[in-house]
Amino acid sequence: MSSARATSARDLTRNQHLVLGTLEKAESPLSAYSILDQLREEGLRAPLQVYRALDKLLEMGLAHRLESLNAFVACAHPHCHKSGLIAFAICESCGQVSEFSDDVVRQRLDDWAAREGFVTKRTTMEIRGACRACASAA
Amino acid sequence: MSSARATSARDLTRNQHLVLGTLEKAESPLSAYSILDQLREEGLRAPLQVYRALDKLLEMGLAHRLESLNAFVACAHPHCHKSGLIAFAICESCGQVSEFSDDVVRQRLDDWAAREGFVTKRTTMEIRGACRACASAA
DNA sequence: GGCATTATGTTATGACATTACAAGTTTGAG
DNA sequence: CTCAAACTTGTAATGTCATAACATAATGCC
Repeated sequence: MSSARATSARDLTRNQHLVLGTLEKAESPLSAYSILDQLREEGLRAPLQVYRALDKLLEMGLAHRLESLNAFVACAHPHCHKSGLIAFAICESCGQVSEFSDDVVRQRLDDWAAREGFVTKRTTMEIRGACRACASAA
Repeated sequence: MSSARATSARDLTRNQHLVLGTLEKAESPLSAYSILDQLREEGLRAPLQVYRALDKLLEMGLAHRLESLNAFVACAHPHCHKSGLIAFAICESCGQVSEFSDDVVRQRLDDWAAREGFVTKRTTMEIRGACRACASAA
């Protein structure tokens, strides 16, 4: 069932499947520990079980880490792996996260890196604020 | 000497001054705890003393937090507060951090936010990789 | 089978950050 | 001046996030 080199959602280990499922059901980012809490009845007991699953999911692009929250979300577009640069808009009021990408931004950062001789491995971009609904409610 | 409403580097409390000085002397980002360690002889004893100072320094724009490292740096351009969006390029090999800003990127993100009705409070942008020196050495 | 690789489980520990409380200092209104 | 409000500081305890180290089992390959 599960291979040693899973590369798609259909080929996940049990723990990876459980963790991804939890993220997908959630409406906001989840910390590793809250994922763990939700999976105790499934037999998970230690943080490392969650962190290991998350590592693989991040690697496969099925989940993302939000650095400014120390939390994780399922990828909103798990099918199209098009973008090497994903931006997140995080509503600090309701917790919702929007995922988007912008080729112009990516290009500008690539240009900067090229000028500086910087070899980019990974870019994180997180906008914190209030989504439309929460901003108009306030 | 220190007022209740410090707004510039010349008007810092003792702890703020010590913390900022430590960051300025450092060649790489420092965690709050390593700042604390360096300031034990100056009488600092608890993490909170450092975190409180850092909060103020961040507020004043004299220091920045690197979310992907859980660490802090002194602002490289403490004089010109021009940019509302600062990007960081972090070399994972030598630890050096370059601070830059790009008006086109800022504009694109502002446009996105305007379209979505998202009210931006704070944006973090961090590029991880290898600086020119380390990339060519590798 | 025998070996390498990968996944899993468990305990303990390390690293980062905040809560809650107590006490001293500065500021300014009256 | 004097009091009270606002702010800063110190300290201990705790909470939250993440990994190291070790043991075991499953899997793929020759």
